[in-house]
Amino acid sequence: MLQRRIDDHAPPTREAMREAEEIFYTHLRRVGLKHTDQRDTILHTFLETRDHLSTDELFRLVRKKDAKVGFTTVYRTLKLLGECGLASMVPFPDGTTRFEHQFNRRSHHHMVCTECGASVEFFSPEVTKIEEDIGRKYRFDATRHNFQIYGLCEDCRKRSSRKPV
Amino acid sequence: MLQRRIDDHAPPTREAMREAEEIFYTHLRRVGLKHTDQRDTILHTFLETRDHLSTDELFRLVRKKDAKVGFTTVYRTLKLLGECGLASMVPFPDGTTRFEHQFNRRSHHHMVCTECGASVEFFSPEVTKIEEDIGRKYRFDATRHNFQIYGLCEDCRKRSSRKPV
DNA sequence: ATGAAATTGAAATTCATTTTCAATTATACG
DNA sequence: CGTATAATTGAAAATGAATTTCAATTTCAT
Repeated sequence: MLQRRIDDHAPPTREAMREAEEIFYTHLRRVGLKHTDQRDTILHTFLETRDHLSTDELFRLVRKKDAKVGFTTVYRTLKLLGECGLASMVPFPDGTTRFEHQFNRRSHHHMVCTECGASVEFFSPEVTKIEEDIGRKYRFDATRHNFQIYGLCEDCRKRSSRKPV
Repeated sequence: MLQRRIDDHAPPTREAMREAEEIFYTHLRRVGLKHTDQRDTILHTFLETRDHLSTDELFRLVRKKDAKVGFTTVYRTLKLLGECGLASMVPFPDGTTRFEHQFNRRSHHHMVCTECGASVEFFSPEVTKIEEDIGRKYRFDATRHNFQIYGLCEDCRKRSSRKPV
């Protein structure tokens, strides 16, 4: 699906990058895994993006830096990034799983156009509060959430009113 | 994934059933589709459940009523149910898409245990308000949303504290 | 340096979802 | 009540994302 972003964000600062590396390598050490060039390249490529990437999209970006890295390695590294909290999976309505940065990022959510796939990010501190409240209520140790709003964006609404169903 | 339900709900009343049928058949007529026994059976089977069903799970239930109904027909009918608002798709973290009743149902959300897959339903009117607000703000015609909270349920928390990582 | 253990990536596999197509069935109309 | 037309059905095939396999390669502690 087309992935047009309506808003965008500043790239991560130098030190945010450094801190993310720290987290990743610490995680690797803890679970007894090794430090490799591929993992480096993938981490950096991931950090440099601001989009919601599918494994395949990240793979393509990684390829530009190092054509020898395989899809499988990207897939597995993305999993590692998830484990240490740097990335989180977002199941999209088109059935694909996408990943996004979790580190140093305000809790944010997405509004997705069901017609053209355009997405807007929005911030809603209330949602974090709801997560805490509900977790407490049902005695869950709530760690994350997933919130998407679907609808028609302005452009598609105009377009569809021209040629109505 | 295991799908234990923590809470459950009353089955639909006779008239709620009737009303749902009405909605379905009206939709069929409107888009020029025909009324068939299979679609009947699938609609009824779906309405009688309260769980989050995958296409395959519904298919198995339908089979018990009429062994001649094929998977494809269930799949397609579920799509139709979605179109007329009787069912909605919920992408689950295990990668499968599940369907749930939308008719006569308070807007509700799910808290899912990442360890055992247990799910609790909860109600949060604030979420609906957020949907409206954000829609207005970004000029989207917001039609639905998707909200899940992930975490560890009480049982799994106890279990994991016994054998720590 | 060396060797045990982890990593890599191409290819194969899995599995849910979706499409295809020929036979069947529903419905509108004469 | 036929009959024509268009939709439906379901088995099977296709698709496509996610995951696993495995032999060759690389990392890293010693």
